[in-house]
Amino acid sequence: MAVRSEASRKAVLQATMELLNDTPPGPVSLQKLSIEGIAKHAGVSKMTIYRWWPSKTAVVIDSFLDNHVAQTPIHDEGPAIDALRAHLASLARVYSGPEGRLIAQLIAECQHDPATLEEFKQRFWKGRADAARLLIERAVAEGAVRDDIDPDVVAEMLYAPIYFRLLFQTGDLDEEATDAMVDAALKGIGR
Amino acid sequence: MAVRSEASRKAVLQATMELLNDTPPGPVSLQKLSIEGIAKHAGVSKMTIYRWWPSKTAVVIDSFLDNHVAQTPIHDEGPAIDALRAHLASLARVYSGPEGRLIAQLIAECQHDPATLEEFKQRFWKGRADAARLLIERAVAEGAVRDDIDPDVVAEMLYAPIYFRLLFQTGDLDEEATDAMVDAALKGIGR
Amino acid sequence: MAVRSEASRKAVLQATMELLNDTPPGPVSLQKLSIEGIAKHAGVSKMTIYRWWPSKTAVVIDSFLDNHVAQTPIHDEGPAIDALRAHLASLARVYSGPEGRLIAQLIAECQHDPATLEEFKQRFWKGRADAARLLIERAVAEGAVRDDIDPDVVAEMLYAPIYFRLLFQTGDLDEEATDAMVDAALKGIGR
Amino acid sequence: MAVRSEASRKAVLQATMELLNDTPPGPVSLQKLSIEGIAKHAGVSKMTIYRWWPSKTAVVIDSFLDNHVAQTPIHDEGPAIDALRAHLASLARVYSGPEGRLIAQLIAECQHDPATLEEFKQRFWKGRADAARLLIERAVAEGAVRDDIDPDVVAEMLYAPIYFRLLFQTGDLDEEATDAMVDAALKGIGR
DNA sequence: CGATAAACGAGACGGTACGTCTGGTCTTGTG
DNA sequence: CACAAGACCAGACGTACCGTCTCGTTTATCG
Repeated sequence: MAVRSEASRKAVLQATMELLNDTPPGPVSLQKLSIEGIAKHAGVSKMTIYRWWPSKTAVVIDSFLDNHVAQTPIHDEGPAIDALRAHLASLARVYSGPEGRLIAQLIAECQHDPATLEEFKQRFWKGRADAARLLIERAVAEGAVRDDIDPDVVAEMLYAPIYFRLLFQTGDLDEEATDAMVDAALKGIGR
Repeated sequence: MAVRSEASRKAVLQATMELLNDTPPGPVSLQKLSIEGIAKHAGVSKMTIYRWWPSKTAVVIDSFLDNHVAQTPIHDEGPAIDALRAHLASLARVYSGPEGRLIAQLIAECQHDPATLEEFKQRFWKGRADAARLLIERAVAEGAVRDDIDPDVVAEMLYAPIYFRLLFQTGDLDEEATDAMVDAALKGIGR
Repeated sequence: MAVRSEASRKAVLQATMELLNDTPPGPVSLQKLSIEGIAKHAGVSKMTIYRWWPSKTAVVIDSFLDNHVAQTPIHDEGPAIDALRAHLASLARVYSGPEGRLIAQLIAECQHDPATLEEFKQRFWKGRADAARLLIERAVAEGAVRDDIDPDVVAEMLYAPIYFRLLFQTGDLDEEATDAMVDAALKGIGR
Repeated sequence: MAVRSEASRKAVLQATMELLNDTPPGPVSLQKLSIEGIAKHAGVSKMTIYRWWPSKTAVVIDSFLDNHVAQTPIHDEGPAIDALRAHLASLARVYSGPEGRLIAQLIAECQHDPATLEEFKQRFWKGRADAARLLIERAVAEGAVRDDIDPDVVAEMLYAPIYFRLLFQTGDLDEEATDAMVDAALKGIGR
């Protein structure tokens, strides 16, 4: 008996979002977000957070990711290639704003904790990877994409440059950029 | 007068490397490396470190990056495409070991400090990007690569998937993988 | 309307005694005894303890004191002075063991809660003080003790040094010591 | 090098005194005094306190005891017995106020830490015990006190009742009371 | 050759946050 | 409806580092 308090859970998730969104001056910073701060802002005991989440990053994932994934859906209408283009463009749009910095920092946090990386991939990546694979297979069926390349490699070719730019900030992230990437990937760089 | 002590500088860099390499049990962790720890291990005052480096990450970059870049050189013999393949393969080899984890964590650290990211890009990325651009231009001249695609986009297509796998750990990083990526990029995924 | 559970009450008292007696290595420690621990060991809810006892110390008093008082009875046979000597010696014997440390810590706990001190005095001190007063009055009647001193002062002169040594650990607590104290008190220190 | 900051030391000691004296509503409470609280009130880092004092009690002893000992000096003029009476009366006076409660709680704290008890005895007890012994020996020489009783036992007879009343609160602590104790001790209770 | 000024080791300092713990209250469901 | 179970808020614990700041003490030019 004695059961998890839904009120506390929500207070924590909401406080986390608020701290991430409202607090600047500087841009969002996952690093200066502290469990102590979340607890205080949420009016919740630290113990309650430690009891239910293994790490600060886990709290952020819970607070943020589902919401984020919903913001960049993969639609299924029209030619598969167009759906892919649209999805990549929506990713680029979101990633070029403050949410992009947050995602980047989330990926950063995962680099020193394999368990968190795993959860991140499950929550953030898996659903989209599956959808993308279906889309790619449909693109193959539609005759837009070659059938002699591993769909995972195809997905990587399309998505990797976006995360590359997100993390290294080596170029703009907008629809123009993603379209150029898709064009190049489609026709190939070889002669 | 009084001039920077070379002995201290070396002691710091070496202590950093030792702490990064020797201390596990667990894998390398940039996160639990502390300036306090480096100072103690190097027999150096904290002030000395703060005087000469702006951040822990800067110390690590100094300790490690040149050495690393030297380990994955870009050679210039033979067909440009083969040189690129070789370089990508050598990157993959190094990144699949503990040094890869360290690079990943270095990239992670850069996500909450633009200045450090800039330095990282200068020291880590720039030389190679320039070399890669030359190589790509040579590949174009050799007729192996199309001339109607921005060489920077070409570079991104070739390199991004490697960092993607390094950071997300979604697949092996070996010569087989990089070759498959290059093949796909060359011939394109479109039909 | 539902009545206090005798089973719970006993379980609490017994668990308390067991924790106080069994748990060392170190000597008995009232301080590391916690209500949480008692509840767990007794298979009882914390609430049940809080409902029926005002403090940890109260539980200990209930668990322990009657038992202890019974261990150091005041007998009434023979000359009153001899009965007093015997009682003081029995106190010294008990107080030089682990039970003595526990009593000392109980006295300590009482120093930040007047209500508990009051209860402690009622349960621990009152009966004995009354008996001692009777004995002293008998000793006066027997001609062994002067009749021009307040019996409470006499009692204090005899008992205080024992508690002094118990708390300050400034000397042995044995029959020899108590006898010397009684001798000195009887004949006086003045010339 | 790097030397202890006298300012911090004083800030800690003074903050401790202030918290002990000023803050109630309730009476002084050593128990709810926390190192965290002292640090905050003193504008000092917790580490600074942990660096220089082994425990909360040690801070209190440092803050308070010397001052207290100075308040209840043993003077050396006139007949030794009168000096003893005066000292006991001054103890009684101080102990019947809030400082008495604090001393009582300090004694209480010592009951679960032998090392602290030892320090307490050194700082609080030793000087006075030595002085009292000299006084008693002078009283013997002056012919006021018998020479066939161990001076330590004499000291105990005189001091123990005061601490007894301090801790058990079984009677007033004033000059009248201490005089009565001394009278009784001098002439003895035996007939 | 000193003088002198910077760089140095040592480490104390005010802070922030960590992750753990306990105390006392509140909540939920069972017997 | 008293109880067990245990979640909850509160906040202290002791630790680890942070980045800043003296301290004396080298050291290496330069007057």
